[in-house]
Amino acid sequence: MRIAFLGTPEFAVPSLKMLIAEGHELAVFTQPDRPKDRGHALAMPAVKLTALEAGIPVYQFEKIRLPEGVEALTAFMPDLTVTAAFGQLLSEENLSIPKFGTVNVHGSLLPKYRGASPIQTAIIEGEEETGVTTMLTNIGMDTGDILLAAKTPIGENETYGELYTRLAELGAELLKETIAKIEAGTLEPIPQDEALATRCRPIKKQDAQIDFSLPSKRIHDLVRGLNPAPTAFARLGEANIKIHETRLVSNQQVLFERFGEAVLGECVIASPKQGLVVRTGDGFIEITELQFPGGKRLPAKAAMNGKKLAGSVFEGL
RNA sequence: CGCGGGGUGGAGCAGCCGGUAGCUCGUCGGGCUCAUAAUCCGAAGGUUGGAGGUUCGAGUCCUCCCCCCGCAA
Repeated sequence: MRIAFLGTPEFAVPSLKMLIAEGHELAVFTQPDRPKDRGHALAMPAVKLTALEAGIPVYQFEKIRLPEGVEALTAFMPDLTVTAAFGQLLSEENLSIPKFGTVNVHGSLLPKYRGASPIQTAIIEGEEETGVTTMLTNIGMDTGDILLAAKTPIGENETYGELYTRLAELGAELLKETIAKIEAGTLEPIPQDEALATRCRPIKKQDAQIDFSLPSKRIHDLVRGLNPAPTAFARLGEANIKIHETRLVSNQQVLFERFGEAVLGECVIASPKQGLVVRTGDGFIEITELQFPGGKRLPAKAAMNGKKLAGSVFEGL
């Protein structure tokens, strides 16, 4: 069928590729190219690159709900609109165009984690399970009726980046199934239970700073939930030190005997051989990969060769 | 031509106002040990990112280039 695909980053790519492989007639709408990183180069969204490779027409509007966008979408005359991490709000007008409606692929088990950062937030909140949901888009923020959902466990050391990739793939499969059922007319949309709904907000820089007075598990969840970006960090004097990876330690007992008196945030062990261990609110945590200003990310044991952190204390918030 | 930090033996770093390079780890050899991630002794390994310039002499100053990183977006 004719499908308008609205999506932007990597998360949407597997879904788009699936639609291409299924032979649908496609038009892609994505965010405008943006200046990226240092220098001034404009970068194309991942979805645009994929579309161009496949020879699919690409439209880029600052806001698709403005007349220009509505016009272009209308002109394509889609049977269905699919959105996946598009990054723009749709208008009532946009939604009224396709006869089968608008289906969104969302990276959480709705009604939990509606909003902008469902994958990161699920990890940061210490969830052991998450998934993807397809839903009928309405005007609210991920509030439409649920079509299908697929669950998946979150590994104890799984990072945002890893889960992101898995959910993107899982989302593509679920979208395929969803479209098949739409075509067959066998879907029964289920309204979301508002009582169970939670909302996640975009990650702000402040959210990425580690508070070592928290329990080790909370810190670990924050670090992996922000890996590879935007990356958790800790303040040490004037420097912001990025913390890329941590591990929960099992020998808490021994550490307490040796370093029970340590201040929260103190580096109790910091050596090339034993790595970096920091005192937390309820015990200790091992930092296994970090990054100093101006440097690249390093395994902690390598970083300890040149930096003497033993006894240093990461500042509180 | 958005702002800023950095490129020094395999890795991470030091080297203040210029005088032929040092530390930690690793590597190799050996000792100790039942053994070892532990520890001791010794050794190898660098044209200091590249090209010019200033100087009696540059890792250290100036110019240009390449690469890496952070912020901002």
